[in-house]
Amino acid sequence: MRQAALRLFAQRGYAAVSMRSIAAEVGVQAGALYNYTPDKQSLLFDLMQGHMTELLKEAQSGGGGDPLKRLQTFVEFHIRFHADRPDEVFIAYMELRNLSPENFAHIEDLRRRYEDRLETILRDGAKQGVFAVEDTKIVTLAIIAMLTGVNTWYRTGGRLSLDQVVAQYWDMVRKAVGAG
Amino acid sequence: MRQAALRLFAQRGYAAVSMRSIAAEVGVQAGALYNYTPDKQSLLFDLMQGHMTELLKEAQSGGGGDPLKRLQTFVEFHIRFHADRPDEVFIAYMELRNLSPENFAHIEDLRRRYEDRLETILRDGAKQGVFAVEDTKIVTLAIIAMLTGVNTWYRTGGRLSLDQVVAQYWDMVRKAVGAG
DNA sequence: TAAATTAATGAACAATCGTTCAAAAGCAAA
DNA sequence: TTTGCTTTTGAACGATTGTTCATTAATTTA
Repeated sequence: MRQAALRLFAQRGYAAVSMRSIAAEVGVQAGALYNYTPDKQSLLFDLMQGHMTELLKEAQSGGGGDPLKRLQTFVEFHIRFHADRPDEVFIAYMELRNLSPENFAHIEDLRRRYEDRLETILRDGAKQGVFAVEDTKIVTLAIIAMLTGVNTWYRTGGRLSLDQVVAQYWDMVRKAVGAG
Repeated sequence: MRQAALRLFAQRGYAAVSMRSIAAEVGVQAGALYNYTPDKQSLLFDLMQGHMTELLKEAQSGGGGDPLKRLQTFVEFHIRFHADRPDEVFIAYMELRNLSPENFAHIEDLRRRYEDRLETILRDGAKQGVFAVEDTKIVTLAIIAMLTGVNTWYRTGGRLSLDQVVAQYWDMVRKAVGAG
């Protein structure tokens, strides 16, 4: 059921998806959904929270090495993680405004914590003189926006393999932070 | 009325905005709106088309000079144009799926033409050996995603002036294309 | 098999949706 | 003031929304 909701939300948008359409996708009547979720809002929130929590958990792993190596690990991880979950990513970016204020604050907190991972790498690298970045906050947001943008065009089986995409983006990021 | 629809669509999303709520914002009854638009869909499409057409028109102007200078002009133009129109930009990126197939195709065509502007600059620069870019298509999309990302956090009166933002992003773009 | 628990149905609810349209109101020209 | 035109109203339409709940069905426990 969460799978069905995920796909429909990503495809048509939260507001445009009815509980009945989710139920139809599952092969069940609308009333039955309420055995598994208290309401539609929780359904959206759970999907987002699950996604962001997994993102944070998986981002934990690649922690070792010098700043340059850590940055490379981050870039590769971000692209691959997001390319693997196009629907979750789409929802996490597009449906924020459909969250209740408390739910929104919680998701935003998770996002900020993820951004902090990258900013820490950049700050460490700047301190060590490996990166030439003036404002780590801006560079953090710029890199994440650039990497997440892959999801708007990348499709499996397209012109480029994911390996090639990763290589190209790493090349750009590396240059952009002045670690040529 | 278009102003009211614009703000509401950006704030709550196309599907979550009723014709009645737009009418209330204008100070009129819902039926009166149909003297100015045939339906809700056209309202969305007109807003998007107007935005994209203006984007293309204004992007026309900064055409002269060598590739590096043209790239700088493009970066500055993109950031300023988008920072000036947060609602339009938001809608143009978020409400594509709420367009009818024909309307969607038309907007996508305009977007592609805008991306072509940047790609032409990059190709020219690569040909002349000024830029070190392997795949101009990817670099185009990466740069645009990065620049458009400014809209997710930039607010007038924030920590940084728009001049500073432009300078920082130009610095990153310049380095990323290998024109250090 | 019988009893108990869990899950799904299908109808019903009040509310809201986009859109239409005859009637009323507003306004300009005569 | 009367005529003609444009704009707005307000009710109505059929459809759809999220959610509830008594009833039925299915499954597990005894």
